[in-house]
Amino acid sequence: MGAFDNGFDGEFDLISDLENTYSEVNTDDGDELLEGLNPEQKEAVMHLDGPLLILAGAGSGKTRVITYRIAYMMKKHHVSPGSILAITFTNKAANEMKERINKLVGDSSRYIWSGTFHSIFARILRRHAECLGFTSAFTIVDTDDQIKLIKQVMTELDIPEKIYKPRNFQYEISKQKNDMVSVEEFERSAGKDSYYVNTAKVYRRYQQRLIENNSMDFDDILIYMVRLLKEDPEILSFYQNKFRYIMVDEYQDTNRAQYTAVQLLSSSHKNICVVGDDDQSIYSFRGADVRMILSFEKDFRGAKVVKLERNYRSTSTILEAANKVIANNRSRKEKKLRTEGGKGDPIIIMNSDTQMVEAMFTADTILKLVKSGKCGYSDIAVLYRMNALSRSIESALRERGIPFKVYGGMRFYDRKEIKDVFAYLRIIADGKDNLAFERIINVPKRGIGDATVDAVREIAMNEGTDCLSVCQNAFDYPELQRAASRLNSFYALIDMMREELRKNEKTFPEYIDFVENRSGIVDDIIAQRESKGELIDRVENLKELLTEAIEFEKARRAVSFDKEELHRTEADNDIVGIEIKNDPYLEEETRNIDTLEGLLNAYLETAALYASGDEDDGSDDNVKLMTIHSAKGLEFSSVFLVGAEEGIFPSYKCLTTESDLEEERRLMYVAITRAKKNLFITLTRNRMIFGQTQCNAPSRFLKEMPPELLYLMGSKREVKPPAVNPVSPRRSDSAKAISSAISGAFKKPKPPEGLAPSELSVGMRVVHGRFGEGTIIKAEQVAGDCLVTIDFDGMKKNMLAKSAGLKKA
DNA sequence: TTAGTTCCCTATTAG
DNA sequence: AGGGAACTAA
Repeated sequence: MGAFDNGFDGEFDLISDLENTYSEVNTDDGDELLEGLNPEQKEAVMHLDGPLLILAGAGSGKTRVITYRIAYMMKKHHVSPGSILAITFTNKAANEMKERINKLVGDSSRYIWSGTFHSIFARILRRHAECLGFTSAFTIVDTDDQIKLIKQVMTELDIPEKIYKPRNFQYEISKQKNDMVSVEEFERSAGKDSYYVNTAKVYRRYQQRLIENNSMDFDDILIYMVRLLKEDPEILSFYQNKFRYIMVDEYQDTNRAQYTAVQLLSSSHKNICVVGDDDQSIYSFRGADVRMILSFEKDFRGAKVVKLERNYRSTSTILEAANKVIANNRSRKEKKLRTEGGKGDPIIIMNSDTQMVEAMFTADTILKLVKSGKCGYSDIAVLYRMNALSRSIESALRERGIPFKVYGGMRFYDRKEIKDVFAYLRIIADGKDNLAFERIINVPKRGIGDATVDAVREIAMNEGTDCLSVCQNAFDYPELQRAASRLNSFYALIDMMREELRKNEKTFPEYIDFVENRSGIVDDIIAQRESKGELIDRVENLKELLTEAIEFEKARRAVSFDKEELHRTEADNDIVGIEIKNDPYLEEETRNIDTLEGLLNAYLETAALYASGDEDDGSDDNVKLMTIHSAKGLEFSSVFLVGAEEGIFPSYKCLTTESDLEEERRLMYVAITRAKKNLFITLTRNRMIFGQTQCNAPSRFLKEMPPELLYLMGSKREVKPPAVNPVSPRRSDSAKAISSAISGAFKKPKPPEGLAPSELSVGMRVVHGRFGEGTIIKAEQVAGDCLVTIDFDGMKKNMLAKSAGLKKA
């Protein structure tokens, strides 16, 4: 208090009081972030430099720790957001994290690099694609494309599909890539075993074909990233300097290649923080290796370890059940989660006769929960082991008018019609994309069959050109004469679409609509539907793609708008003391998105890695349906776990080896610990699956839960798994008859009634089922429907009129 | 050679 | 139940 020692006397109390208040309000140096954290969480948040391992049990406030740690780094230590790399397991998790950080530190959180391994690495690879012999527009092939390529390769190599299954090769190749075994290494280790010899042949040829097509599979993204870092010291040191602080969430699900990349990136500064829980390792099927997290302390000398073992999420009942189940696993680090939460309700087990009853129970109970005011729809999740189980639940929910959203499942981008449109877009963007060519050369049917395609491919290979160019010059090749004019007009079609793209007159969704129509896909689908009476509405999916395109264009434009506003953001940031101006690595994507062409390229680049519907704007009050795998990291007030039967969960595929079974048990652990207050587990004696009714015993995991925590409903029969080996599924004809009779009554998806698309116009007041009343501010007739933008009290939403079921206000 | 039909076979989890 | 291969008709 030396400043006061020059003649003043008196109001010291007042001054020091002011001083305190003032500093609390204005210093804002990050310490306020520590309030409300427990000692271990605090320890983790405050750790800045050097390796850090956070062993975070389920519900222990992991996400909170991660977000607070990042915010603390920025506020307290003035770490530039541009030098933070945060790797999450899903894109959804990345978005959520960003949002939460944004609340803590403001807009500058946008500069944090966050996303999945795949999306972040793909982004980096696009910049340096040339170093690896690719162009920056390389395509990412999905599992479907992989299988197609492998089949082609197999015919080339005369490997009979009767004996070897393409799927097996795909699996094997993926496995090798995850372990970073190159073609050469694999060939050397293959020995004389004909299976491995053939796998090696396929591997080599497959890889070659990918390169020829300027494409990578999902595993390649990781492999090439590692190669890039290893082979180019300049690039390595650039990213080492850029990403001075690295965080990896769900570290227990990391594979060898991912581990190596992280290792390389952090090797110069060792500022690496990983978060995980060995009990929640559920991705070994795609190369995840729990040993990565178990050996972290060895890999990174002097690593600090923080254990978060206090559960803030669940009732003690739920937690106790989870603990008891997981305790049956032999290979794990001994630990136990504690909670101060109350006992809560017992876990309700519902054993029913058919899956219809199971679904009705689920739907009715959801209705009861919501009506009683216990929770809203969005606090409820229905989880299952297999996507196939969602069907019956969906119909029951639909019947009762319960709003819901299905996550994952048949991924949006995996649907045939969507992939077809994408193939058109891909070949428009890049004529060398032979995979896209082969996909749509005869979609819709235009009289070009396998034989012609084979001939075209042959010519293209011999001439060292691409298939589309062969079409352009089809008349030059005598062997193509029969189909020459058809091939040529296909080229003309694509050329016309390119011309339209270059004109740059349409908006992005308009252009997609143009491609959907001109390609003939829309008409083809309508014709098919009329002739075969298809169940799913594929046209609806195509329209959904248009909605996506609107969102995409909007988001992109928003980014470029933000850039103009940058100076203001910087000023804002100075207030909280985050210096971003001087960070040479601070950057945002600078792709040209002012033209239609630029937008298309940007769209194609991101689409493959984003499962549509991944992002959830949170405003929708609906029940969430998803697999247990995709529920990882999420929590819900009430959870319904359906299909708790032997053969389903644990999956029949995982019954043979102990390690597979332990992974299933970890899955069960994850499922249970998603619930905060109420957990319902349902099972049914007769389940119709894969077109057959099977009769399964209750899941063995149920027996591992303490009976006093359970409340059994439905069947009088005890919940008791088989004594020894699981009984193989039996067919039951009477049950089959009954369930199919009921399922007939169940199948009636009712499209919402509402205003016809043509009746809508700008300025009109309409009512939406969930958002209430709003004004149409934009209306665009598209593909027999109307794309409308509606302003609901300031909240703007894009939707398609037909599926939205709008009514006149 | 292509398109339409039938028949057969095979089924997790995901970026 | 659904997709793909094999078969058949044009």
